[in-house]
Amino acid sequence: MRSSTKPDALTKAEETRSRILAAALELFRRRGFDETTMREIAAEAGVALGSAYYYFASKEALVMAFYAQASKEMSARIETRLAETKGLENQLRAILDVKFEYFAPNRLFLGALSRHAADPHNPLSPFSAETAHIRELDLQHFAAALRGSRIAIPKSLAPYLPNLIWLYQMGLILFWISDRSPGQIRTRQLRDKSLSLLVTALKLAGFPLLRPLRKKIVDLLTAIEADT
Amino acid sequence: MRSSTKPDALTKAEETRSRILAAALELFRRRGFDETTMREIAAEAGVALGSAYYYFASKEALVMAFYAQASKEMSARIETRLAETKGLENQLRAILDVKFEYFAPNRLFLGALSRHAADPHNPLSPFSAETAHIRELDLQHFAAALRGSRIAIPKSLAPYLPNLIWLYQMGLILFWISDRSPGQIRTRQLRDKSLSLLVTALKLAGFPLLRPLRKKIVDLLTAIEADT
DNA sequence: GTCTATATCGGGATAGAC
DNA sequence: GTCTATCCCGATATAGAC
Repeated sequence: MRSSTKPDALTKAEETRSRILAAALELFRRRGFDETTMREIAAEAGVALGSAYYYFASKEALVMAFYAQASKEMSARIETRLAETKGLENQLRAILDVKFEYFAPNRLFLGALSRHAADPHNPLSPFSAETAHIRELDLQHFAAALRGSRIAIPKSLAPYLPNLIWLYQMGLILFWISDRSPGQIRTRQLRDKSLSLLVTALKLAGFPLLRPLRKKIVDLLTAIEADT
Repeated sequence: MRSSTKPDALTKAEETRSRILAAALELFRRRGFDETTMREIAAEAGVALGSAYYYFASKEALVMAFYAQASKEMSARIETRLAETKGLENQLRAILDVKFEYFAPNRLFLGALSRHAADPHNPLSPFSAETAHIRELDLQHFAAALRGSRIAIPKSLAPYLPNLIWLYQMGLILFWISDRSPGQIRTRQLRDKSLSLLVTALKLAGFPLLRPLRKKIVDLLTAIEADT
C-alpha cells in the first residue's frame, strides 16, 4: 500500500518497480523480447535478479504491464482525437494513427509477441481472457465512432460491427508488425485502401439486392458469437 | 544416396531417420510440441541424443519434416476427392475435409505451432518462404476447383481467388486449432456457413451495381500483392 | 517489506571419441 | 553414423542481509 505520508511521490517500491519496467521495455525495444534476459533487465535497472522477480513474476508479467500502460495512454489520446475529427472514415483512421504512432518504437518487440497472437488461450494474445479489459476499451472507441456516423447501418449487422472493426484493426497491426517495406509504406497503402473499402461496404450494406448476402453474413456472425 | 543394391528397402540410415521422426510426431501429438524434449524423442526412438541431432538439426527441422510429409499425403488424397466431387462448394468442402481429417490427431501439436503462424518470417509459419512450396501445392488445388466451377467470376478478381481462398482456409484451421467446443462443432458450423457465404459472394461478385466495391477490392488486392 | 547472492535445474545444442 | 560427455543459458528457488 502507498505510504499515506507522501501521497504524491512514488514510494521507493513503486519507483523500483517502474524502473524495472522501464528497463525491460527499453531492452525489449532495442533487442527484442526473446533476446532480452531477466538478468539483463535487472542489470539495466540496477537491481538484482531476485528483485526483478520480486516485482514481476515472469517476463510475461512485464508484457502485461506494458499492455496495461499502453492501453491507458492510447485510450486518452484516442478520445482527444475522436473529439476533433469528423466522419467515420476519418475517425477510424485517427484511431489507427494513434496506435501506429504509439507502437512504432515497439515494432520489433511486438513482432516477437505476435507469436502468441494466434493462440487465444495464451494470456499475451490480444484475444485472451487476460486481455479482455483492454479489448473492451478498444471496442468502446469503435462503437463511439460508429454511433457518431451518419451512414445508415442495417440493424441486423450493427451489433457485430465494433467487434468486426476491432478484428480488422488487429489484422492491420499484425500486417504492420511484419511489414518490412521502407517506413512500412505497404501498411499505409493497405490502411488507406482497406478503410475506403470498409466504408464503401458499409454504405452498400443496406442495399436490398444484397439481402441474401447480408443474411448469410449475420447468420455466420451469430454462429461465431454463440459463446466464444 | 540410397544404396543401389537394395532399391526397395530402406537403408539403415533411412530407417533410423524415420524412426526418429515417428517418435517425435508421436510425442508431439501426445504431449504437445513445447513439452516434448529432444531427449525424450531420442529415448522413444531408441537412439542417443546426439543421433537425433545427427538426423535433424533442431526440433524445428522435425516440424518441417512433418509438414513435408503431411503436404504430400494430403495432396494425393485431395486429388482423389476432387475427382469424385462436383460443384465448387462441395469441392472446397472436400479439400477442407481432407485437411481436418488429417490434422485431427495433431490438433494439440498444431496448437503449439500456431504460435509461429502470425510471423511470416518464422520458417514454421505457413506464410514463410520455407513453406512456400507447400503453399503452392495447396494453391493448385484451389485453382483447380475454381477452374472447374460454372460460376462466372469477374476477370479482374479471378487471379486473386486461389490466394484468397487459401487464406480463408488458414483462418478456418487456426479457428479449429483453438476451438474447444465438443468435437469442434463450432468449427464445423463456421465452415458450413462461411462456405455458403463465400459461394454466394462469388455469384454476386459480377453484379453491375457492385462495380465500385469490386474495384476497390481489386485495388486493395493489387496493392497487397505488389511484392510481399 | 525490500533486496542481494547463490545454487540448481531443465533442455537445446555441440564436440569429439569410437 | 552413433555414442557419451559437456556446454550454455534462461528460469527459478531460497537463504538471509538490511
